[in-house]
Amino acid sequence: MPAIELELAPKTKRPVGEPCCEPIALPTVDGAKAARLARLAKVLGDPTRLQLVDVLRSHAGEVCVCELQPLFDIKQSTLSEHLKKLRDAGVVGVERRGLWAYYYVNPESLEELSTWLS
Amino acid sequence: MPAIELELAPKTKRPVGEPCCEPIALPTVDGAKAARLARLAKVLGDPTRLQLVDVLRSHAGEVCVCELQPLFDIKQSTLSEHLKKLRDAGVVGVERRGLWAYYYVNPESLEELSTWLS
DNA sequence: GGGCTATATAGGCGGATGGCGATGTAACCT
DNA sequence: AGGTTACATCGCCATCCGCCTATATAGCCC
Repeated sequence: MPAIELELAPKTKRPVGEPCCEPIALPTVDGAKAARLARLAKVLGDPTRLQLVDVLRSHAGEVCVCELQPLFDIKQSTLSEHLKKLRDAGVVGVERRGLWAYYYVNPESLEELSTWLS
Repeated sequence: MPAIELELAPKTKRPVGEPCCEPIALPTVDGAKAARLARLAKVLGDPTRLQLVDVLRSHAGEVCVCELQPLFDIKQSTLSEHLKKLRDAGVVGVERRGLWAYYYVNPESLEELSTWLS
């Protein structure tokens, strides 16, 4: 991931013989930010995880894993791994109470991506 | 991807002996929409592609591939494959003029995801 | 402690993904 | 036609991903 720091070359092209275009580009996003945004997009890039985030988000409070489980026809371990990925990316948090784990969305975690997209 | 169509169960849990919770859930996003959104997020889930979209977007018009190439230290074939994925997802379009290919972003393609995120 | 429950982790497997070099295609020029 | 350029596609390889089964962890109840 190179830093992008220049201005894009003009669109009028040189004749074929000459070197195509020495590039000059402009960034709104440097490498580090692109990496953060892509990491977030990647974790949302699975339908099950996206729907998990959606359910958690539309449900204002916390949701027990045992309530999430029946919404998806995947095994419990698979669901747990999806939740782990979301946790690792900071998209969701957990609170354990007794036997149960309650998940919730960290809304700030989605902000940077949401802002960049719009 | 099962359809999610019910209401989430109340958060007060049953005593341990009983079956955990018969689930009732609520969707803002059905399976098909989740699949579309996830597909889009997935294609943005690579730092190079995300930065490509960013450069194309911040550049109002069309950008020649030869101008994109030097911004990334990847081989030409790799860049071409990234652009293909973006094309296949409908995120970008191309127009060929002579030897050159000019890429541009389809802003509508990002709308659904952007809306869902915010 | 022993048995049961809810969730997490480990290990394995097949398929997808990202990178590369090599080759293909098509436009341009002489 | 032959040579050159810009871009796309192919074939390969190493890694990653999502899924599973099996097992571990930890809280509750007797």
